[in-house]
Amino acid sequence: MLDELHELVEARLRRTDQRYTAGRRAIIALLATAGNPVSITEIARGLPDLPRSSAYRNLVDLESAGVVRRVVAHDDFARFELAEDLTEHHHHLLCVACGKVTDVTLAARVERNLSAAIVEMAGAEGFRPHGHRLDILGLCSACA
Amino acid sequence: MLDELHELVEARLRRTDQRYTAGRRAIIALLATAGNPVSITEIARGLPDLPRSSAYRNLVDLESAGVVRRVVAHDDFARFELAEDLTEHHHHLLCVACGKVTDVTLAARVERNLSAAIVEMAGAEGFRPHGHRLDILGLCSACA
DNA sequence: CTACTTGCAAATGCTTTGCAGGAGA
DNA sequence: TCTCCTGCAAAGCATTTGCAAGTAG
Repeated sequence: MLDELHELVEARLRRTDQRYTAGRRAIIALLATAGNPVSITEIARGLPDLPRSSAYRNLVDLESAGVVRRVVAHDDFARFELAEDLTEHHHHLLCVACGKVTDVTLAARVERNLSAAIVEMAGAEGFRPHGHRLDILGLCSACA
Repeated sequence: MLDELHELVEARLRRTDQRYTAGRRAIIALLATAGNPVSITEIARGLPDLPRSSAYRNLVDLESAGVVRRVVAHDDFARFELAEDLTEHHHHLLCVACGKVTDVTLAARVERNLSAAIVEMAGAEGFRPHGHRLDILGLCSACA
């Protein structure tokens, strides 16, 4: 399961002559286990031996290899998650008070309607949609 | 039309003992005219006599007064727009190449379905939704 | 061996803040 | 006149980068 993921990541990195080093592997493992987008601070806490600068650089590389996606939350911290095609299509609950991000999925029927509406609407604007992100803003159970 | 907006903004600022000064008024007018979220850089260009530090401070105040909303795009620049209840509920086309943001609205039926699905789903997570934002990522007509 | 990576430290650049003077009510 | 606001300049702080040493293949 995790092994397959690692192989896939390695293959995508190879496409641009990038190597799947220990640090990168550790980041991917962390993201895969987290189940939520992870901030740099959390990465630093989870991987104390990985310098921040390396984490940043690795994340840039992983992002450009198409295996990691940057998520913008409501605080000032970048967060990262595995790319959509390595996980399930999902959306985020963003707590406006504490910045916490939780993954959620929408009912398939709603998601289908939404995608169709987006394609139609974007087309009318001459915009080529690659995907969408739906963030639900509010208060998490801890902050409510 | 713009006058009504100014009155409303002034009233909301008064609620927290804030004043509707020339700089703030200029920012609101600019946001109201723009029709798109506006970056600090664009504000600085549009209002050359307003120092950046004042713009930032004003935007913080306007945001906490509930008349302005911060929009996070895909580049490193904060963008701002009028709060939702001063405009129409809408979403954004985000160009991943140039960072351009375009306002769009979804068909009312889709929007209704979506809202209902969100309320239901968030409730199940113990999350209190205040609203949602839907960003459609892709390439604008200029970058395609 | 030849790139690609790493770690440290220094730099970048958007954003925030301290402080003294200015202005709204 | 009492606060709130402004402008400038000086931080703050997440993120990026230069460079020399390390390492994967």
